[in-house]
Amino acid sequence: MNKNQELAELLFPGGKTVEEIEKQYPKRNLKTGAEVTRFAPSPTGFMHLGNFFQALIDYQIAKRSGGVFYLRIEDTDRKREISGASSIIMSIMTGYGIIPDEYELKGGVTVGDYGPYYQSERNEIYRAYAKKLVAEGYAFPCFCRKTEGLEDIKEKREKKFSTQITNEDKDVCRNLTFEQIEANIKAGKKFAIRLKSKGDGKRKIKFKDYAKGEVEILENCIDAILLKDDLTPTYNFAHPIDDTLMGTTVVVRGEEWLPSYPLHDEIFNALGYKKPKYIHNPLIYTFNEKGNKIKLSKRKHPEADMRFFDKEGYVKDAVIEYLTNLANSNFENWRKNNPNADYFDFPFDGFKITANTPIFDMVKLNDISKEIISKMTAEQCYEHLLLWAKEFSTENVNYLIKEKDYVIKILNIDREKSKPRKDLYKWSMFFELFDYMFGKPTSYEIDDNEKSEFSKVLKAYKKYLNLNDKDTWFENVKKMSAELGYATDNAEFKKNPEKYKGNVAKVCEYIRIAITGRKNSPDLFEIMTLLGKERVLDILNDLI
RNA sequence: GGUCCCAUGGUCAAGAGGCUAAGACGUCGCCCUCUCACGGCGAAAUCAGGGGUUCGAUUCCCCUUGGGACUACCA
Repeated sequence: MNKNQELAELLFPGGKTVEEIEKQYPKRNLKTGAEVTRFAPSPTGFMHLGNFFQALIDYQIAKRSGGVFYLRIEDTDRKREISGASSIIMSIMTGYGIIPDEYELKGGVTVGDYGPYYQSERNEIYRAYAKKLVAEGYAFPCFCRKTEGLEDIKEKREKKFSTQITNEDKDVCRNLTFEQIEANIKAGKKFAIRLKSKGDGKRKIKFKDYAKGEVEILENCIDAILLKDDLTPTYNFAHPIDDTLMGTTVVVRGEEWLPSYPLHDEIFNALGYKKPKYIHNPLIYTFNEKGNKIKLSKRKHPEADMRFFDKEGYVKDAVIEYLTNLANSNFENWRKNNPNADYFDFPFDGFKITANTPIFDMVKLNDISKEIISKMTAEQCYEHLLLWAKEFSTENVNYLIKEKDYVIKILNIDREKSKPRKDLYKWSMFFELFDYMFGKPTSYEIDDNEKSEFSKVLKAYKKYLNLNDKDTWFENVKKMSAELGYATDNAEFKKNPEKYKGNVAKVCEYIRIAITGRKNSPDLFEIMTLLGKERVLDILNDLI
C-alpha cells in the first residue's frame, strides 16, 4: 500500500469499491442511435419554466431516438430542500405528458434499474469514488474553513478580484503531509475532499456543444470541492459519476453550466470515464423596467413557476407548443402543415437548439392557446373549465355544475364552425370575458356626447325587439335604423356618409354596448337569445 | 478583475459568401361582412458599429460596443 492508498483508507475506512459499484450498473442495452437523457432538478419547491423547457428537450431527444428518459432528483443540498418538492415536479411532468421511463417516488415505487434516483441515497457511491481518487493521488482532504452564504462569497470574491489572482492558486491543504492529516483526523476535524487539479490554467481545451458549436475554453486548474465536509457530493462531482453509471448519453443543462465544463472534463478524465454529449440550452429571459434582459425569476415573475399556467388555466398543449417552438423554431411551420397532428409527432431535433437567449412572450403563448381552444367543442371546453375550477376556482364549481347547459351554450357562441371565434385563451378569463351573461353590465363603453343618441336608439329598439330568428331580428334592426336616419346599405353609406347619422353598424354597436357593456363581443343575436327577451328588456329599461 | 456565451424587425426567428433578407406573434391599413369576430390581402419594421479576407459579405476572421452567464463545501 502506498501513501495515497493509506490516506484513502484513513479517510474512508472500508466501504464498497468502485469496481463493485460499476458491476451494479451494467451498460444499457440500446439500439443504435438511441439516446439516454435525464431531467435532474433540485427539489427547491417549484418547477421553473426553464427547467421544464429542459425536461421537454430531454424527453423529445429520448423519445425520438427510441432511448430512455429518466428523472433524477439532485437533493445533495439539504439546506435548500423543500419537502414535497419532488412530488410537485413529478405531478407537473405527468400533467404535461412528459413522463419519465425511470423514476423513484419518495417512499413509494422505483421504476428502473439504475437507481437510486435520489442523489441523497447514493452517498456510498460518491464516497467510493472519492476514496479512489485519493488513492490515486487525484484528490485530497481539505480542513479549511468553508465558504458559506452570499456574504461570505462576496467578501472572498472582492479579495480575489483586487489581488488579481488568476486561476493558478491551488488550495493550501493540497500539500499537507500524511502525518498532518492524520493528526487532524485524530483531533476530530471535519474535512472536505478536493480535486488535486493537474491543470495549469493556461492550456485550452476544445469541445463540441450541440447548442453553441465548437467551444474553446481554458482548462480547469481549481482544486474544486468534490465532497463537502458532511461527505455529500457537490453537483460537480455527482454529475460525472451519476451520468456515467446511469448511462446518460446526452446531458441537457442550462448554459450557466458552460463555464464549469472544464472542471467536469477534468473529473471525467480523472475517473477514466467517457464524457456524454452536451447541450447547453439557453435560459429563458424577460425584460426588466430598464429594458434589459433578465432571467425569469420566481420572485418577480409568476410565469417562472410552472404552476402559474395551471392556476391561470392555460391549456397544457399551448405551453408545450410554445416551448417547442422556442427550441425548434420550425415547429410552427410544421404545425401549419399538420394542424391536427399530435405535437409529439413533430420531428423535434434536440441537436438544433437555438443558441440565442429567448424572451418569454406571453402574447405569443396566448395566441397559440387561442388557436388550440378555438378548435375544441363547447363540451370539451366545459370539461376543461370545470376541471380548472375544481382546483383553482372552487367558488364557481357549484354554479358550473348546476348551470351546465347554459354554460355550454355560452361556450358555444361562435364556436363549432369552420372559422370559430378566438378570444378565449385561458379558463380563468371565462367569467370575466362573458360577465354580461351572468348579470347586467357594470359599466358601458360609451362616450358622453353619444349618450343621448344611445338611449334614443335603445328606446326604438325596445319596440323592434324580436328574437324569433336571426333574419327577422336583423330586418327589424334595419327598419329601425332607417327610421332613425341610419344607412342600411354599406356601399350607399360609404358613397354618401354625410346623408346619414351613421350606418347600421353604429346601431348594432349601441345595442351591443347596452347588452354587454362593450364595443366588442361575440354574435349579438346569439347572446340575446341566450339571455332571453325578458332579461334583454330589463337591461334596456335601465338605460332608457 | 478573469473566463465564457450571445448579437437579423418590438418579440420568436429562417438564411450558412451572390436572395427584392422567409415565416409567425404583435402593430397599422384595406377587403369581406347584418354587428363583434373569424378570414383574406397589404403596409411599416431587422442584418449593432468599425476594420479585414474576398470580385462580392447578414453569412468567415479580428476589434469595439451592447446584453447575459459563471467565478460557493448552491445547483
